[in-house]
Amino acid sequence: MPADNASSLTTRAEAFPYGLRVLVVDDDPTWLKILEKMLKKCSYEVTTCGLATVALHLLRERKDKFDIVISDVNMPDMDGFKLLEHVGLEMDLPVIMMSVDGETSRVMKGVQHGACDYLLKPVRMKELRNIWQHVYRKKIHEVKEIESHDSNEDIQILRSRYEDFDERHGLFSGVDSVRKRKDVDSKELTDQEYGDSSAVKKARVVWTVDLHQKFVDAVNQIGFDKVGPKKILDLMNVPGLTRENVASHLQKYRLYLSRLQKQNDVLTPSRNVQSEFCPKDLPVGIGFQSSISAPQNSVGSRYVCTTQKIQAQGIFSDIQVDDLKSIASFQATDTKNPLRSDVTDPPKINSVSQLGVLVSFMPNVDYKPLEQAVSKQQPLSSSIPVMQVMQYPKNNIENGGLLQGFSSSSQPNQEHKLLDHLHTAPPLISMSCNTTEREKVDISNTKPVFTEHRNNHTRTTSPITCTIDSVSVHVGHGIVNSQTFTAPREPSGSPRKGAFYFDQTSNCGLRSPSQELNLKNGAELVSFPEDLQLYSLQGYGYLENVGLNGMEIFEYNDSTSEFHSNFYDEVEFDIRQLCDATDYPPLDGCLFT
DNA sequence: GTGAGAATAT
DNA sequence: AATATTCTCA
Repeated sequence: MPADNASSLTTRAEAFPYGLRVLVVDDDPTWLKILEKMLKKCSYEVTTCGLATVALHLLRERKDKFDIVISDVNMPDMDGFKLLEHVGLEMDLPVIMMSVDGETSRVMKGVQHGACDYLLKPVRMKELRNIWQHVYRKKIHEVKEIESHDSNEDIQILRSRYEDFDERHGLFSGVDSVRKRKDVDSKELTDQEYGDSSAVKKARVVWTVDLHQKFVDAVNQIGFDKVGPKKILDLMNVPGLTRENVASHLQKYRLYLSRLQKQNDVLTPSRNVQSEFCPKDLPVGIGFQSSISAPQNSVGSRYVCTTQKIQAQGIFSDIQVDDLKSIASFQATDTKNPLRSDVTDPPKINSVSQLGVLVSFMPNVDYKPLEQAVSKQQPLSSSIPVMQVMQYPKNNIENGGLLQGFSSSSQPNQEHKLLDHLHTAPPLISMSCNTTEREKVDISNTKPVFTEHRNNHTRTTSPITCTIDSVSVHVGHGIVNSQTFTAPREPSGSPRKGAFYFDQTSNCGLRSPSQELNLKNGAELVSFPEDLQLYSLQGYGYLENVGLNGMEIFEYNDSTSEFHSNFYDEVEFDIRQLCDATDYPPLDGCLFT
């Protein structure tokens, strides 16, 4: 609707392909110049006149020569209102009055004398830009008059016709109407006649999830390095949307991405030097953070999950290791480079990389005090729920990293549909862990996870192995809202299945072993929910089938821990969408925060 | 009053 | 097209 409105407002050229012919009347030569310049900028044909009498003469001489008259109220030779009357009577041309003072009575007088608008000096460009509508309306009015034989010149009726016209043509949206009122009020010109058209304004574009999705799709399709507002606009193919709209959004989008980049750089500054890192030698922590929508409540409790060895095997697409926000380090065993030819600087995936994972907990996670668990680090007998983490691709031009909308579904046994450009492939991490009996998790339930991208491009993947020695989990205590966490059921009827979307801005960096130890203080055992699906909206990376062996989760309270993440505030859940694999993860609310 | 988001200007 | 600035609204 807003889009349509916007487009309607930019069709002056269609209504007046020849250009509007404007007669400007003002005794002030300076103003004449200024107005002339502004009007010409609007592509109008401008005639200036310093005297009202002369203007009247001009008009009488050739009344077909002008479409509209703009006149100052205060003219030395003739009262502006008098001129207004004459013009209205003799030529029936729309007249816009203007003056430096906006005294209500004066404005009223102008309107009563037939002025179609009343502008205050200094006149703004945008006010002039839309004066053509007066002419347009007038024409419509005339047509109506002929049809209805209504010769009543009462301005109220005139106005109602304008409105009628506006409604039918969608020139003014509700928003504009409201704004119009507001403006009038603010100027103490409560008379509704005033500002009838001066408030015409471009409707603001609201970037809804859908719209943004289109935007992202377009960006991905074009390629992040080659993207431009115009191309995006073309691809989006949204009526009414302008290049400027897209440019503005793109600007914001880029800002957002760069902000994330910075955050990551700060949080994981050393990740670039991890290439020599050997997983076995260096215990890594995977930080999990409950990203509930009630961050304020989630003070404190943390759960650390320690595991002797977490084996992560998966498919690693052309992930820029550096881009992963992460917390876990893993080693890629296969370094096949499936990248597109346009990739100039293939990521070194073969080296050890970090993988950031932020996990939201399931609702029904049972947090039981489990002091004994602290000392016990027994291998878990069951396998774990599958977790998927989808990350929102970050801005990474060098890698040809494309931003891509994505949809993901964990549908076991489904044919593996590979993602298109590797770079753009939504990173997906599925983890399967063994849990203790205590956790009562059905291990045998581990399922392969598949990601399906909307695009049908093929994607090459490289298996990765990752060894994780410990996993830490941060869980907001007591804020776990069962409702929020209620997992949607898969159409297939599979048991609990939860999915979370969030915008990861992680900052869980690699921790030293010692740090890790600090986290293992007090504790409660946490069980992982089954089939936990997680969607993160950021970063590249595709890791699949991460197996966690012998994992135990402990709770610890350490307010000084470095696990704080603003992630907290950015999470957004939308269970409804989880039920439909074809839906996109909700992006609004976590887009540019 | 302030900040985010969008429009507009450069 | 990119970036800076301004505007608008919650």
